Amino acid sequence: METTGFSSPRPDAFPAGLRVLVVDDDPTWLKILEKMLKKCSYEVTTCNLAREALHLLRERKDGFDIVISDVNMPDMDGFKLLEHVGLEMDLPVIMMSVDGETSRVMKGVQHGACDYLLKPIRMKELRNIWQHVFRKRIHEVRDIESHEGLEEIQMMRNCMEQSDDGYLFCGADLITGKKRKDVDYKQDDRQCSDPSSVKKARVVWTFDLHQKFVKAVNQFGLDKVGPKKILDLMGVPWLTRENVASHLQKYRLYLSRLQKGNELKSSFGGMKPSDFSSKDTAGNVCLHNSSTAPQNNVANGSYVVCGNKIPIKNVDSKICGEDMKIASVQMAESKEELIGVITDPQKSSNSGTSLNHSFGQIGSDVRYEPKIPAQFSWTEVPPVQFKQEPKPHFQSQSWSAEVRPVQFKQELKPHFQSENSFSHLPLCRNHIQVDCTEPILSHHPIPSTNEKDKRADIRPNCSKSRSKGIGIVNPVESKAELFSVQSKSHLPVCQEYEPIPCSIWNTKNHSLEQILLNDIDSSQRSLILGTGSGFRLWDEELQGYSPQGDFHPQNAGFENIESFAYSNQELIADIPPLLYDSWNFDFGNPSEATEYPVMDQGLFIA
DNA sequence: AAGGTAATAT
DNA sequence: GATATTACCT
Repeated sequence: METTGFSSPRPDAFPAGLRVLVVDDDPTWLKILEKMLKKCSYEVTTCNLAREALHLLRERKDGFDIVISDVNMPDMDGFKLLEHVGLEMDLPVIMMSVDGETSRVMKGVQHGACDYLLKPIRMKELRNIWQHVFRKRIHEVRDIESHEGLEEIQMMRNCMEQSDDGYLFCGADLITGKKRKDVDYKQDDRQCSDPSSVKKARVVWTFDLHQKFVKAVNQFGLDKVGPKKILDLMGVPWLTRENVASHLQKYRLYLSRLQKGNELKSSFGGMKPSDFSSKDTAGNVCLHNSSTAPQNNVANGSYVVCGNKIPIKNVDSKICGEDMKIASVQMAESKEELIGVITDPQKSSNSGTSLNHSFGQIGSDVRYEPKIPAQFSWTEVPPVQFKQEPKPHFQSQSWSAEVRPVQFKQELKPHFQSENSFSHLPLCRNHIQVDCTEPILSHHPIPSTNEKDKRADIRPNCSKSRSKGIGIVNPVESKAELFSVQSKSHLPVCQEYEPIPCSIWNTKNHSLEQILLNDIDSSQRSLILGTGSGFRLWDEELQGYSPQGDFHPQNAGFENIESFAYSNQELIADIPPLLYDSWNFDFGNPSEATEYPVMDQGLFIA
């Protein structure tokens, strides 16, 4: 669908590259706006005179997508400019001024302003200005495909709003709507003919969203909390109480199952702590390996959506959905198995207990507490999120969740679709970091010698090459740097910020549950393998791509993470001290498997 | 109106 | 078969 494409130089990067003309007589504001807009990865042209702006606009017809103009300008009234632009170029114009006097705003709107912003203007407002461009395009083709455009804009808005960074990384499919037509053709036929019958958006509970949810729940306590409270606390505007209620229901159900599972296990004799523990160098019994395991599974698996069997080209949303479910289900099961192991209910019911403790704490005292404390808090922040956190943390600003109108099921899915068995993170750059760090974190502690052979058998599907650019991540300057740090040094081929694939567990063949129940040793091996497998891919690829050919996988995690961390102060600043400490701590113990808290991945889809 | 639960849809 | 949505009851 051509409807959305403004003439961005990079149509795949919508709305990056939106060409904005800013008109303001105040150079300071001009500068500020320019900076902000550029941060949105828009292409900015500034102009301090209205006449000059008009001149520019006339000169470069079709050279801009949108105009932002101050109202008060000495040489020409902003409204006048607005009029001219509206008449001559038919570009969306956003007016702005310091005062928000209703009459002025009204005047602006009456003159055809598509928006009226009050100074100081916030990033949030600027991020979304693309919508005006988009809307205009939609109106242009409305006669033909009205509803589609509206839905898409809604979708895009959702996408946008959920990204605090404000970049849209939905990939070309979203813009073109191509996939959607292909895949949801039937539904279109059935329902889309009547725009009013647009089905309610379906919330996909992503990690971030779930994270928010859990935080909210924990503030009240599981038993006292209600959907409304959670909703309010979460502060996700588009989320409805029903959504939350539904999720809460699922969450509670999950916890009760968890409880049951633990009961069952304890009555069966369960798994002894020693089954899971391994000794670290100091001779302390540690959870490390065992806890690493689920995490890896979890971490990697959480991003697994489509199985390996679905070529991306003709992904079937249904199948994909199923696979996603399977994946998350199995992960949930795995977690069930493991939660009892690494969670110390006593502790976790007190906030602030880190799961990153050695087994010494739990040790032989580990109780497979059949009762899960009301405030059962495997996701308790921040300590418990410790290893979990790097993922959401770096992405927390990006995609919290998606709302996808049913008809669009497919388009948004591409985020989660992979044509091979690798997890393919949503195509936003933030995830890249996640994706890269995750396997690395878990990997680095493990000696590489035995790994290769071990890895080989656990990774049945990982030898395939990554899927190529289902949607290309916007290489948005600032934060993309995070990734480019490593991509430059190790992944010249991955310029497009393609997510490094985490290999995943083939959840079907290697259900953690099975592994853990049947053969703990092999589970540990598998875990390691699981971790390593993700890595192996790296390894393979990196070695393949590395011009120097001297890439050392076992160091990569470190290097990358370090460079990643240190190369971005902003990001570091974002990390709660506690977390960051833990993080560092981890680095300080390269020989130990990183410990991850178990977290339910079945409750969110990533 | 809001929460909980269960049926239904996906 | 699991989960999201919806309907319905409290």
